[in-house]
Amino acid sequence: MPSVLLIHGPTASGKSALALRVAQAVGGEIVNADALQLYADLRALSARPTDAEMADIPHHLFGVVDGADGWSVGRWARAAAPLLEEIQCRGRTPVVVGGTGLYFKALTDGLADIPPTPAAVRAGVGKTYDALGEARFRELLASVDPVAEARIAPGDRMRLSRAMEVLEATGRPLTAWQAETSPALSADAWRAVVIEPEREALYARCDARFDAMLEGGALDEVRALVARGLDPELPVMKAVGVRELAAHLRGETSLAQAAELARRETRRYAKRQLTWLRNQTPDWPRITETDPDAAWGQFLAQVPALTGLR
RNA sequence: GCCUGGGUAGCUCAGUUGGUAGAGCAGCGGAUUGAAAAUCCGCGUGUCGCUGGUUCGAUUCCGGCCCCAGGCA
Repeated sequence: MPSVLLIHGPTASGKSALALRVAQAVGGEIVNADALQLYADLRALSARPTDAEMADIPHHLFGVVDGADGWSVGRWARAAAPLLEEIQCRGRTPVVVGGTGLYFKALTDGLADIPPTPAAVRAGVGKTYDALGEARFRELLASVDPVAEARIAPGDRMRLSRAMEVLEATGRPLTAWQAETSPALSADAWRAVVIEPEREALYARCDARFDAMLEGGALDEVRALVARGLDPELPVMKAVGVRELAAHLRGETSLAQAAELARRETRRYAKRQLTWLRNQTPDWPRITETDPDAAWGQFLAQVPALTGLR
């Protein structure tokens, strides 16, 4: 049977609970596809499963990266691909679960095989951007990779810089690399479901969950993270709630204000995820229930063939 | 009960010397190929409290009523 199961959904949609049931039912092992649950520094704030929750079923790529290391999609994909193979070799089913759409896309659609770019090149490109400003930087990019320049939206410094960075580091345009992309998993090697709850219900869960995170020690977690004095540009530092709680720890806002802002950011994040799901994975079967039993029921009803279960 | 101020977008408000209205925040839609919990683009969503009157035309002017805040009793 062993095909790879993908469970994708917005934050607070009940993915972890469903993944656990699925893994138990099919003899699976859970693989994290969430950009922030990777980091050891964030447990409560990234809603990473607890040791107790991970006790019965093998879990992979949860909390295994130090916050000082910023992982990228490519880094994740290079870790995940052999892992999926290894799990299947053991006769078990990988259950990939997470909220990071791009990670799933790397699996199903592939990621261009671009070598890592040196940090110095990236820093240099950043300086160039600052020196030239967007308009002139775009002209420069257009002269070397017009395809990339044309399709990057106004103001999107990150993508403009990335395109230039790849060209400088590899001597080939980003779009040339991307044109050669092939999927990591063949089309018949995976089956996917999306949890897409009704919006109001999802937002209510986002709000409730942030409060639960606070009770679960999120504030201490952020205190410890801030004490490390890491580069604010690192992914860990950009997790929803870090900035807000750090501001509170500095005495700039009340805890109530920080929590309100963080809840709002969580809802916005969930909204962006819903947009992704709606438009990037329209063909993946939907689960709309967030309650574990109901979600499991829907999973069985909608995708029995996918697991071989009845 | 009387006086004054105010009722305009989800919220806080601006505005129309009469031609059915616009800011901020919130919200919504979209993009997404190594920072993706990132980054970026787009969009006012409205019985202008209700009801009569004047007017070609009323959210705007006039009357009545309702509600809120403050003051006087």
